[in-house]
Amino acid sequence: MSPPLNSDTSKTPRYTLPDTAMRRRFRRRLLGWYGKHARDLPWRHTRDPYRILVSEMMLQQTQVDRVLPKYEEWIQKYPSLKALASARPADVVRTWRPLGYNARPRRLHSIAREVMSQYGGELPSDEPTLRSFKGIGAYTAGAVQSFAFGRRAAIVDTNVARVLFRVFVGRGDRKSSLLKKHLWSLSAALLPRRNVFDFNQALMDIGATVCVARRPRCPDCPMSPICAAYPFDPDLEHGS
DNA sequence: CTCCTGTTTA
DNA sequence: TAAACAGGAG
Repeated sequence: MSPPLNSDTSKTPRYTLPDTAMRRRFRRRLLGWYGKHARDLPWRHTRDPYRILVSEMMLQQTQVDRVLPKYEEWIQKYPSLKALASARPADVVRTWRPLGYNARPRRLHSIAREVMSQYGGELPSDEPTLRSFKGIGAYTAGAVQSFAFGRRAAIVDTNVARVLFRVFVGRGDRKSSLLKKHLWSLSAALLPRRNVFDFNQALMDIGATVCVARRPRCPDCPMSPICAAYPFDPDLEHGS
């Protein structure tokens, strides 16, 4: 009996999905934590697809505290897709200031116009159509689907990627394309049937406030008992 | 997959 | 000033 020829010597991680018990523990811990520590953000009080889209496109590039006042101003000035669609491009870009990345307000504006002219003023809810808009990629499509339409859609942004990587992978290469695929699979596998909205918001929240990139606050983290990266050692997560 | 864009950080 | 970042485009 020779040893298995293909026994990888722990060099290549095998990306396996957690079983149902593990998924359940993760969800319970996450939602329990969220019940106590959720941040109160204005875009969590709406299911308006337009408002969700505005907040997500702003948050793609800018931290929450800078987005907050601009989001309010924006919604005042352009309360609906229709209002935005009829605005002049120069005004739209000016209103966006000083958030920067001016391609994004232009894309948001063109989405508004396209939705008015091609989709009867209603933002579509299906993935392929959402992704057909310039400015909506995998992350934003998932966010809009789950936050605005309550669909069971996964999200992976950098916060979520970091959390899932640490809890379920723990160490190794942070930027292989296989890993990225795996994180999307994980995010989808973990999604509860109900509470999709809260679950996805909670995932991002814990990554933004506890499981942060540098000096994660493991003592405050509900995941530490089940976390593959605990106790945290920064040297164990790196590229290549 | 590589490249792109402004912004932020080393 | 170079490199990292973050999500998207091609």
